[in-house]
Amino acid sequence: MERLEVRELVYFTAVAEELHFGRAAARLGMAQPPLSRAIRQLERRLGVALLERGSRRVALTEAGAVLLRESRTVLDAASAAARRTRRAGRADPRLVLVIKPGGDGGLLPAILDAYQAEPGALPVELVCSFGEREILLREGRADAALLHRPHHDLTGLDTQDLLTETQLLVMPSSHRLAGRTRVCLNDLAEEPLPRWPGASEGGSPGPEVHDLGQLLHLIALRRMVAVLPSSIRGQLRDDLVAVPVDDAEPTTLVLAWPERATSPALAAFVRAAAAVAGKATGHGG
Amino acid sequence: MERLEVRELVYFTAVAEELHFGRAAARLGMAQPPLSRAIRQLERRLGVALLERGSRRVALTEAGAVLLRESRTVLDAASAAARRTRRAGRADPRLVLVIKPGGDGGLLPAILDAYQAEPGALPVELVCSFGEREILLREGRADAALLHRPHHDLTGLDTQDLLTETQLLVMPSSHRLAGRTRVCLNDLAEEPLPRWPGASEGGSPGPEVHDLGQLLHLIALRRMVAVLPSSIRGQLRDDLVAVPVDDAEPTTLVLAWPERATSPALAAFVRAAAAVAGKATGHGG
DNA sequence: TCTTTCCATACCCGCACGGTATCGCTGCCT
DNA sequence: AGGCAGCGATACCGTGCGGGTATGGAAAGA
Repeated sequence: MERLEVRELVYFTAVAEELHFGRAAARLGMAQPPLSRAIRQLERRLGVALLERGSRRVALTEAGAVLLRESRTVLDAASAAARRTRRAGRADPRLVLVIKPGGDGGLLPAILDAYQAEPGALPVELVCSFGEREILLREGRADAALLHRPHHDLTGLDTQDLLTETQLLVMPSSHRLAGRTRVCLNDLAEEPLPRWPGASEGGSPGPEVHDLGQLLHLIALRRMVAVLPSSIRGQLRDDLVAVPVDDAEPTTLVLAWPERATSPALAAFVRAAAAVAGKATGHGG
Repeated sequence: MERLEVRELVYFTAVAEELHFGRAAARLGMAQPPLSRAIRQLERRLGVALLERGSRRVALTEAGAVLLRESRTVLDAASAAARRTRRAGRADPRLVLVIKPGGDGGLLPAILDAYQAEPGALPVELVCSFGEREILLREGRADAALLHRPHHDLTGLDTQDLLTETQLLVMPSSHRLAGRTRVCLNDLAEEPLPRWPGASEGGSPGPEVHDLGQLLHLIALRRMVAVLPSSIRGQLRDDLVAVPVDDAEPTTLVLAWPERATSPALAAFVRAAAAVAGKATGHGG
């Protein structure tokens, strides 16, 4: 069985993305001929044509498209492997948890307390990040993350549900909907909604938002409104009001971590979080 | 950013599994010194100790254990990439579906018919296999599989639920429990259950079973009994009887495929299967 | 202390990867 | 139509690195 090398996949990915050997070679910091040769060699070893070379343009074959996608997962896995190994080897072991400030549903202090009570608990390093938090997990930069379903893509991650919440429309008290006791999504058709960093373009207009304070400030300034989990209630400024959105899908706060993770520290953390969440819902929250 | 090479991961995996440089080198078909050097080099580039070398034994460090696990996922991804690319490049495009004979809940013919009615449907190649069917998906040998939850490990796979069934105890008509109208798991404590190929050792005694006919034959011979989904009813020999197991968890037949698969042919197949399953449950099955 | 075991070091060699120069094809412009 | 420009393929060359052999050195057992 011929073995695929990482170097070849990097080369192929560059060519497949640029669809141009010259530019790809430049991007890789090498000359064009060895790149051409490497790709040809890869095709020979796989016994499959990956690129259609017209004299003026290069196109992916069906197999090439498959390999491009597969290559990305292999390369992602490889760099995640390096990062996770390096982190595991650090002298100061710690658990890196990535959160969105204000996005913890109020459970985080209790979870941290419960975790510290576990035997062999490590110090927890909190990383605050907006958009694309799940990518930090996939890249091996973090051990676990607090995410929201269905908002985030959870494929490739294991999860533990923590808290399911209805959603509220948050707006300035002077807003046309502020008097309502409930709204539905149709009422928001024309409203400017926040654009989270990394979200797909064009979906929602309005300025890009990077943290919760900024978001609430912009809402108070009547630049936008937002639909947020109901645990946001405790953090609202008094010039804002929130009313339930009847037909907005409930959002679930989940603790997520990379599949097949085995660290006992992470397992203990998941246990602690599950216990806290179970207690919270058990009490009727 | 230093890049991890597949060759290095293969080497490291061998050493980490053997915990012995000489044996690992033999397994790799190379001499020991270059292997030692490669591992040292890997450690230098990662800046992390992976192995503790006692003069008489080699042990994994914490970071080494992490890298061993990560390496396996990278190497699996790499060989799956090669296989999927090769399959995508074949001149005769087809969809490879892996099933367990008798394990399709009777839905398969309807699904295949519905799929062939889709535009651009490919020929479907059926592969029959017992134990570890999901591994064929992860290895890139198949496009989709019919699996049972919670029996199979579905991490890393996307799924579509098809059919949820209660489970039956299947036994010879002369069995001591054959007169019962229902049983529970406690009744089976001493019974020999089949050992599926690849299943963990020691859990269930009894001979290893490779296909459904063999299994039913062994049951008729009083060598064992088995707990199977209720759709097995239609395929029982008349010297066997089946009664419901009250406290056996219901089993769900799912269609599974590799995460992030993009083939339109696969998408059409999933659509067809979902439609058939919806119709079946809609009719009250 | 002598032996055995096993990883590390020293040294050498061949090849495969990368660079430079050039060819050849093809579409485009005049 | 002919010349040109863009771009990938081919030819050829040098060198760095991966792999082999021989040997060292530390530790455990007899």
